[in-house]
Amino acid sequence: MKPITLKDIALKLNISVTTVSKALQGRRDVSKSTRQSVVDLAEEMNYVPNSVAVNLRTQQTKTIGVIIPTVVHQFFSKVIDGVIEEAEKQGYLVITLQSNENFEFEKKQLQLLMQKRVDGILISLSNETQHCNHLNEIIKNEIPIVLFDKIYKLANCSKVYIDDQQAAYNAVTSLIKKGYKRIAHFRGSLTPQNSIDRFLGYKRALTDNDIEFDASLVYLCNNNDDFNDGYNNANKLLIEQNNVDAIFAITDLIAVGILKCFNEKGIKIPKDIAVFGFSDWFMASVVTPSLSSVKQPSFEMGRKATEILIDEIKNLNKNISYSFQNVVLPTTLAIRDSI
Amino acid sequence: MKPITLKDIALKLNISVTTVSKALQGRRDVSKSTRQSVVDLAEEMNYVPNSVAVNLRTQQTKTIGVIIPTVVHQFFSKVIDGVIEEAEKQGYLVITLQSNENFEFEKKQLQLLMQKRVDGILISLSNETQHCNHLNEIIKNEIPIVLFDKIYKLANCSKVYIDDQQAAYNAVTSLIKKGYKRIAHFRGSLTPQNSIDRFLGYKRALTDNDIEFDASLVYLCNNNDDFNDGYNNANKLLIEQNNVDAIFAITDLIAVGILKCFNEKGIKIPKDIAVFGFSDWFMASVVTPSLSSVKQPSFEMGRKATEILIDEIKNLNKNISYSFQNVVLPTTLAIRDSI
DNA sequence: TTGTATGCGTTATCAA
DNA sequence: TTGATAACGCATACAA
Repeated sequence: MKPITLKDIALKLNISVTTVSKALQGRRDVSKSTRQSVVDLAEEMNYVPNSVAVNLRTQQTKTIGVIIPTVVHQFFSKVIDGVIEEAEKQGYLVITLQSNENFEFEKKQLQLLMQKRVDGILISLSNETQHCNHLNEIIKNEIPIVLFDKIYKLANCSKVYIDDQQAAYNAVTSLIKKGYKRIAHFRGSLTPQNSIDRFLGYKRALTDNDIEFDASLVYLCNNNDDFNDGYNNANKLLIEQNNVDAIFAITDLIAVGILKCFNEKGIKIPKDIAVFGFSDWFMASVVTPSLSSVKQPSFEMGRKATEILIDEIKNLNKNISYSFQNVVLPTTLAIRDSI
Repeated sequence: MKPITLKDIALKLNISVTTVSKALQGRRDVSKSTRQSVVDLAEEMNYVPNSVAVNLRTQQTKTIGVIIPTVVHQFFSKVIDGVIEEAEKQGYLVITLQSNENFEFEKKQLQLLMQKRVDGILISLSNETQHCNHLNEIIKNEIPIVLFDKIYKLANCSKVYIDDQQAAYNAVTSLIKKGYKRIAHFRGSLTPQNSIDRFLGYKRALTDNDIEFDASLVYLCNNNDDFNDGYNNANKLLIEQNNVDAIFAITDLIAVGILKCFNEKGIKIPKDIAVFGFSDWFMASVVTPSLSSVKQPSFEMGRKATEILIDEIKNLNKNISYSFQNVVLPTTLAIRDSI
């Protein structure tokens, strides 16, 4: 059964398509009686407006695109939740794409979204991404774009993120205040901004507390497999170091990998070595011992980024100029048994 | 800057839009030289085809919609992963919507997808859903639809799911084989098919092994808050029962809630009481003790459902008739320290 | 209050 | 090999 169109309704009622269109839009330059009969017939015939036609005509799709590294990730799925909820509230649909932490993929996905003529784009950059030429392409085409989480600071658009450096600083400081002195850091890849910032926060917390930074205490986790990276590096650390009393891990998954290693080896947490995570996934509260972690507002990040994006879309449509926003969301510490 | 159109290219080259269109489609009823110049200019002008116009003209959107209860859920995010991957491979985009376990919402989301003229729909039913009139509406409009995971058996469409009853049977049987005799069941809501099936599997495993079914050992978890449902019911069970030696929980989250309760109360797992979960979330392998669970193929479920859906879309386009598929995916048991 | 004409950007038919 | 024309379904400026 082919979908009913305005034409079908017009034909049956012996009026013009225009009038049907107007009636359905509830405008009052159409008599109450015809409006009613149109609405009734549309209902009866199960008329469903064709968004594609509307989109072509109105030049907007009421759809936004989101690109994230991966959906199977508690942080990002919560972000998506926030995005979908806010988008829906404002009548927008959401197309989700993954970059798989791959720059070429990320570029391709942006291209797809442009073709699809989405009204705006949300993106959290892949770890590989080291410039924003591909974003500039979008910006040049006047498609609003908002960066979140993994941002590129120089990009010429709005951004929603957390103060990674400060969050890491707070976490490490809390370790120091508890008396830990020789604190290792399990860091992420070298290029992503938040990996760098968390490392810098770690370093600054040390120096601010007169603890000398020791590069040999920094372990690199960059295999896109946090849990095993944490597990393996924990093993390595046990061999290489003998007086580390705490570890600040850049993600909860890495921290949980560390926990597993230590639990297996009979290392007592936090007595022998304390562990601090980052992101506060649900898991953190149910592992043994429960994991201290930095709480970051994932749902709110998605929601806020979407709100800003849709604002920009609306401004653009109304030809109102706007300036880009830099929203820094607050983080807190969830202190649990692992420290 | 407004997007470049075929017309812009045609104008510059002083040829017709038709020819430009043909050239870009790589057809050979256009001379090699003009084809080349068109392609070159398109490249130079950064031409991006307008999908909306293409969609209107070709009457297909190359987009599919997915409706799931919630995205913040490891099982569903893995399903989505499978969906996106398969869809992408076949050149389709994915719009994700959530029903929030609410029937009215589910209906509304279906309506939205119809408006959007998606080529097909994937859906995992909400717990509230108890009939498929809303699905029939879609089917009547000849939009292919594939049910997965939370299916409605009588629906007239393809389905991809697991044999919940058998999976539960296997899990409970493995408990019995280990010597557990008084096995409680933490079940889900009363209406969803997989909640019913898992319960039936539990029951059948008991009777097949000459263990009398005791309704007082069945605890209901239906507050859409599995972790706390598990935690609270575990507390309740400790008060009400004194010789239960194992619990089969309908989800890992419920099982982890049980673990937390028992760990707090000093109940030894599995010595005092064994616990078996369902779904095998990542979490299961890192909690203490590690949780035995039923592994179900989430990614593959999404991938397979998408494959079937797109097949049906293609058949429909070619006017080839097809019959609905019932794909039952295999499950296995992940046996760990909790039993 | 109603309807005619036009166009959104593309593809497809068919004649030149 | 090329292009004029129509059509996809809808919304809007404007005329009646």
